Amino acid sequence: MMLMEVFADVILPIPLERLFTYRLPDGLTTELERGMRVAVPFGKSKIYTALVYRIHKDPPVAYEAKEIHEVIDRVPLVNATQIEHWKWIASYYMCTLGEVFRTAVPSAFLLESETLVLRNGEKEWDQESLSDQEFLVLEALEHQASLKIQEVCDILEIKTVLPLLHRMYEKGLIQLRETLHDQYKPKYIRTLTLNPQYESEKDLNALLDELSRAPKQRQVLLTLFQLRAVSRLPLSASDLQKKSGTSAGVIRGLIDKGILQEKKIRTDRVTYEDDNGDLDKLILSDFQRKSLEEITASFKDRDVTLLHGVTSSGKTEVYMKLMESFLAEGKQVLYLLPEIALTTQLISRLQSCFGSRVSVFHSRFSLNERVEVWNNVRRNEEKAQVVIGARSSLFLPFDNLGLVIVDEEHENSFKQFDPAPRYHARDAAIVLATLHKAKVLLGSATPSLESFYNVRTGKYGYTTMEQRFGGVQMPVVDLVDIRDASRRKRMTGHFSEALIAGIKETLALKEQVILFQNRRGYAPIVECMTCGHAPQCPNCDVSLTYHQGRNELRCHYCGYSEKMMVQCVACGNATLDTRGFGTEQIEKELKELFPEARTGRMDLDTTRGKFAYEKIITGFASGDFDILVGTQMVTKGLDFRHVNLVGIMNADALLNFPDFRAHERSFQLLTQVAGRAGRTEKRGKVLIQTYNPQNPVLRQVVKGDYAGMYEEQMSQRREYLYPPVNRIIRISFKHRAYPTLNEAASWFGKALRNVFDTSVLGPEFPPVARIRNQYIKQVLVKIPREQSLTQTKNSIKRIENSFNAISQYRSVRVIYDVDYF
DNA sequence: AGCACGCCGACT
DNA sequence: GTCGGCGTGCTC
Repeated sequence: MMLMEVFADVILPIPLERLFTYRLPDGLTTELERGMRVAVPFGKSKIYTALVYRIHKDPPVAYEAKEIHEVIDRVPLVNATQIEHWKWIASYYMCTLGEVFRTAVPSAFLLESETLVLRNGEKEWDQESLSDQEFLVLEALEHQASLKIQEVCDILEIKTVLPLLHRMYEKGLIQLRETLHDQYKPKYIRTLTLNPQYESEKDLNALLDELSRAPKQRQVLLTLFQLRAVSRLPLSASDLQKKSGTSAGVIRGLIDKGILQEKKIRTDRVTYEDDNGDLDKLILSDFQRKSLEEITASFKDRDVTLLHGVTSSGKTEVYMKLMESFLAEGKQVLYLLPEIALTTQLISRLQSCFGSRVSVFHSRFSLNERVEVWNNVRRNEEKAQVVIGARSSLFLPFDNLGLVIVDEEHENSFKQFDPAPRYHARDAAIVLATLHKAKVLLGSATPSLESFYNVRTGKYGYTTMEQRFGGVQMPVVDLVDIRDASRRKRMTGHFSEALIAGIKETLALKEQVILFQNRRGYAPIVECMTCGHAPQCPNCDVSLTYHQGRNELRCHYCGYSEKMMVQCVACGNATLDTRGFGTEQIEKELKELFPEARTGRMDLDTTRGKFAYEKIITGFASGDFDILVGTQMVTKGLDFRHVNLVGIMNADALLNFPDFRAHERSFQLLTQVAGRAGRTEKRGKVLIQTYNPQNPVLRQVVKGDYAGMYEEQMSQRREYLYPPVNRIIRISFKHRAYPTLNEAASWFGKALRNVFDTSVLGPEFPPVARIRNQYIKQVLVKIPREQSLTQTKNSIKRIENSFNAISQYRSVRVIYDVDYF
């Protein structure tokens, strides 16, 4: 019989359309399956982690397939449903499978090779025949067995060392080796048990007598007995040391004497209380129960249902009851929410219901922690029956998913911006659920037009909760006309009289205030009063934002910063002033207006670091300060019980944002912040400062008129053919050189217009036309509902192929953003 | 994406 | 003269 060679098509984590074919090493054919990782040589020297997609016996015709270097997994890391899901994402969002692979799998699973430089043992060399650089490398290898490429660069103080190393390799001076390093390190704990030979009472007493001259060691043993009486769990060495108040040395002594035995146990970093939770504590109100029944009924003939419940109506309790019924059927549940709303508050609520069945998947988790959650989900373990996490948790290896909850469904942070895949987690979750034959519940107080449209067209089921939980009233929302006030010089800084009075009143009642300003820093523009010059970012087309705290100017796009100047760099006059305002300035004005009040600030600048965000939230919740100033962050589902006043410093900045979703977003943002007010018996108050009190969106916010907002916005979307009426694909072009970008973008625009005619908008510069020294232009393609999305994308890809055939344009980056947000 | 190869300007 | 800039082509 002829020996059949076997091949595997694999997905590489790179932005290339096609799969790559490798030959299986002999005798591996039965052990390799789709979804397993393999290490493969790629290009000249690199070794990559690839994922097996297909195993077959068709030798490639045009080339000789390389051999798989190593099989990494013994069980598939990724299941068939996931691969199906990835294929949908890649095709819908116009990216490659490799790009999906890269974001879907925690990076700890994607080992990459590192080239190590080793000395060539046998080879003798004489200094005369070597260049200085060669000598330096060899000398370094006398002290160190191996060098990394970066280390060689550091030693020689040059950037490109590979050609040199290759020459040295040719001469036989050194060896080069590719090493894969596993980034995941299992965590072990040292546990201690008493040597069984002392277990009998008699021996034990003898032992304690024997130790009478070693009081510390005796103390350790006594502590061990105490702890053993309370819990049967293995006792960790560090616990025993702490509880007995001794040192590591004392315990070492006991181990050396053979009295204690030491064992290493592999453990999870994320620890779980062994607790099944208590769902009985959860009592639904009448209208919560009604909603739950409607959801269950709607799931009979629809896969997706929207729960439209006003802020504080108690959506979470409904989710939890629903989750329980799916868990009871042995199904896994995924609870998706925006990163920022993933707070300890919410996690502990879920844990109190579902106990140790809850796993959390966080971007703030370390590499190792993510690997553990992944493995727990893959093995369908008890502790991963409920997964709560941000958008990327929909890539976990579920195999028995029954329900997906997408909380705060309208949030735009569910859409990934950069890098590809630019997917919308809500929509990708719906597709995932379909693959699992699972149900989806979307929840929001301010649903996206997309979802509400799907309700109206009958695609989604719908249920609503119009009352707040516990009979709490909706806050009173008032508009404060600051156009008039500023004309009559009745403003103190950025505070109207009404807002100042409101804050005073609230503070007097010992209640708390939230002030919302959707801009961080002190002021977005610094301007010279003499010559009008405003400092700009050298890398981006934006003015620098003044940050008073560190007295510097910063670019919010690229992170560039410089010390704040005293004089204008253009004319030399010390007449610098600021325009516009951010959270920092509001906090400063507050301190002047209310010197006795304690203030806090929550924005990107104050929430850096792993626990900073959590610290501000718990601090405010427990009353450590009276007034919280913040950006969007303060709008996300936080439950502060003593907030009675919410102030919006300037609503117009939101409304005037140049985007077709600006009004919808303003309604959502303002309604959400307003919802932070008055979550207990007292009726909360919301003050919205604006130059434009006639604006229909603001009036809709005041009246809580979601339906009105929906109708009005939808009529505009219909008129201008925007989503959800049409689909859109935004194509961005980026290049370092302005003329090249311009030409390339208009070439592409023209080609698109040839095919799609009037449904092409642009190319146009976005509001910030240069970021990190890259010029940007964008084209918008509107796709009518009845037009085939697949065919449209194919035409666009064809145009891109012709585009790439033009050599001047090839270096222009083309970025697709389907359904961009 | 990375990486090599190859061709031009500015410095040890 | 070399280093490093980045344009171009390729990766099973």
